[in-house]
Formats: sequence, structure tokens, C-alpha cells
Amino acid sequence: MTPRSVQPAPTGAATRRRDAANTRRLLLEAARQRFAYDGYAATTVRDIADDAGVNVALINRYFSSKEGLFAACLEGVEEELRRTGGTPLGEVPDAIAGQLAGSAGDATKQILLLLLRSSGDERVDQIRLGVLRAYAERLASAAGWRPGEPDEAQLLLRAQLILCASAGIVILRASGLQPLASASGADLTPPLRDLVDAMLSAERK
Amino acid sequence: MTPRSVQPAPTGAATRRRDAANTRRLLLEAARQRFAYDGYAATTVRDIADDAGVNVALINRYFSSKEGLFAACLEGVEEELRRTGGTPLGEVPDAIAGQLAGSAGDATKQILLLLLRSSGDERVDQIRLGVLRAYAERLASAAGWRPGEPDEAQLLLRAQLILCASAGIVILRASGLQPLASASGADLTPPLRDLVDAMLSAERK
DNA sequence: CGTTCAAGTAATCACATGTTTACTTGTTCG
DNA sequence: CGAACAAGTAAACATGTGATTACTTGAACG
Repeated sequence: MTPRSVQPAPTGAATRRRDAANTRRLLLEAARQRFAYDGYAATTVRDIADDAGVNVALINRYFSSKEGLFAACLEGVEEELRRTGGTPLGEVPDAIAGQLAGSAGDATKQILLLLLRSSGDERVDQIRLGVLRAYAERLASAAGWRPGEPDEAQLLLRAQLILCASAGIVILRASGLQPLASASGADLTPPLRDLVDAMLSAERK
Repeated sequence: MTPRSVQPAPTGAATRRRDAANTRRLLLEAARQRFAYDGYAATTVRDIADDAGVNVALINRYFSSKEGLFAACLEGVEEELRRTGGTPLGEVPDAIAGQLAGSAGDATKQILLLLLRSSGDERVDQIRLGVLRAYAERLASAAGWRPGEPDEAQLLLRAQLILCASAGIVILRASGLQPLASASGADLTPPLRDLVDAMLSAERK
């Protein structure tokens, strides 16, 4: 597959020629990128090592295996995504727009892509489902949903539709669909506000 | 990977022990299923052949290669998806709900999944982008959008958000997120109507 | 029946991939 | 310095995978 060197500035610190921590970081970043855009199965350890500019064997040294490296990429996913959860309903559209289109949190977007695109693996399915469920329930809670009240199952479904839209945005942006792909957070906020309102506002017919 | 035999009724016709057309069909169905749920790279030709209950070599006989089989799965995708495009705005929610949750059109859903999940391949990226773009433009047109009018770029973006939601529904349903995963078309239509209205109705603030 | 050819099969090939091994080289600290 | 150890490297290994080959078997037709 096409090579893509990923060797961002080592941020200060005189570049030592042998730096285990830095090598680990390079591998993690390259892996996250590859896994997110090409998927787990289509990515080879040699691709990753080449991108990172590092010897292949070091993947097994630092992460035991390809799967270990993948697991390391997933580390901290849940907490990272949990951050958007606590926001009050009014700020949700802004938060989503910022997280999906903002210049910051590039890693977050990659992990989201990775999570959504990876399939077949039991473990990933589990993590994905957990993240999605928690996210949707928090969203629904902000709109008055309480677990166990069957009357409000509709509300949970509607919260999950917001999630669907978010997931779709991540994927379709990665697909390069214009103008969505190059829309800024500010561009996305108004439509998202309408969308969230339509799904969760109490005063709907 | 786990085996899943896929051998639906040969619909009438006394089962001949040697039937090229039927074998081709079995291979196509097994392949579509595997590619959709496991992704292209994670699927092996032996998996497919086993699911279809057919000798591996026949894949190469009938489709030249694994890639050829994949291409055959994609055959007719565009036209198949185009069908929802022509519907008037009012019926769009129903159409989407039916196509994503209806019992019919199982192949359509599989192909959508396949299209959304497959990544890295140039050809697939091209097809996916084309389908998405056409779909969004038709949706936007129904709401009054005309190509080239920069004022109405917002409308196209909003139409694409409907697409995002649709794509998200397909993927999250496949992930087993409840209650979304088991929601019927009738369950989905009302929220989708609100969503489409919020995105495309002219009389919004 | 028996010829003929498509349909199907098992064995094998060539190669890519994840991993391991034996080795070399840089860094640290006495 | 120089011993000791971690970091890094190149080569090889074992296996899984897509594809090919030489072969067998069933169906169609005179």
C-alpha cells in the first residue's frame, strides 16, 4: 500500500538516536492512522513500521503483537469520548461540531473512524457498543430520559439517531464528500442544532 | 473466521448437482455477506467458498479473482440505490426507513454496509463517493436546491447530513445498538420525518 | 451406449505477512 | 575508558492466502 511517512516534530528535546518512548509514540501514531483509514486487516505491520520510520521487529518488542498494538490504539478511547457526554443539551451541537470538525483532537477523530470501520473483531465490537450505548444514554438523559421507563424508549431511539448522524459525519467526511468534508465546526453547528432540536426537543408534535 | 453457511432455497427448480448459474449465485451471496460484515481484507476466498459450500477454485473460474468477485458484488449498486433518489420530499423518510429497516432488500443493506465499511481501495472510494454525491444532490434538489447557486450551499450540506444519518443507521444497526438495531420501519419513520424536516424544510429560522 | 465438454475437485505453487532469532550498535554509569 | 544493558537491525521462519494446474465426474446429445 502507498507509504505515508508520519514523523511529526519530537517537540523540543534534542532528538536522541535511540529513544524507546519516542519510537513507541511514532508507532502508535502511524498505527492509528493506518488502522483508521485502511482498517485493521488491510494494514500490515510493515506498513506501520515504514510510516514510523522504524524497524518492524520493534512492534513486537513494544506491543507484543499487531493485535497488542491495535489494543494500545484503543487505550483510553472510552474516557476520551466520554468528555462530550456531560455537556448540557444546549451545547451538544457545538460540542459535536467541534469534536468532529475542529482542528484539535485529530487523534479523537482517527479513533472514532477506527472504531466505526473496524469490524469482525469481537473485542472491538464490544468496545464500540459500550461507547455508543453510554453516549446515547447520556444524550437521552439530557433530554429527560430515564432508564426503564418504556414510554420514553422513543427518546432513546431519537438520541441514537443523533449518534447515527455523528457517526455518518465522521465516515462521510473521511470519504471526501464535499462540501461536508471541508465544512468547519461553525458551518456544522447550525444544522446540527436543528437536528438535535428535532430529535430531542420536548415540544414536538 | 467463524463459518456461516449460506445456502438459501434454490427457489423451485429441481436442484441439479451441477449448476453453474446457481453456484455463481451462491458465491455472490456468501461474498456479499462476508465483505459487508467482515470487510474485504479480512475475508478470505476460502471463507466465502465454505459458506457457499463450493470449491475454492470456482471463485477464480467464475470471477477471475477475489477482486473480480468483489466487483461483481458492487455491480448494479448505483442503480439499486438510485431508486430511493427520485422520491418526492414528503416520502423520503418513509423510503429511507423502509430501505434501511424493511425486511425486503436485504441485499441493498448489505451492499450499503459493504460500501461504507470498505476502505483503502481506490475503486471502492470512487464508487462510494459517486453514489453519495448523487444521492445528496437529488435530496437537495427535492428541497429546492439548484447546482451552482452558492447561496444554497447550506442546503446541500443539510441534505448530506440526512445522508450521514442514514449511513450511521446502517452501521449502528449492524453493530447491534439497541433499540435502534431492532427498530422497525414504522418505528424509524416518525423520527426520520422530524429529522428530514429539520434539515430541509424551507420554513426554518 | 459412448463421446464430449462443462462443472467440480484436490494438490500445489508463489508470495505476503506476523513473528522470532541472533546479532550489532548506541547509551549510561562506575 | 569500558563493562553492561537497552535499543535497534537484518535475516529467516512458519503459516495463511490468492491463484493455478492437472485431474475426475456428471450431464447432454447423437
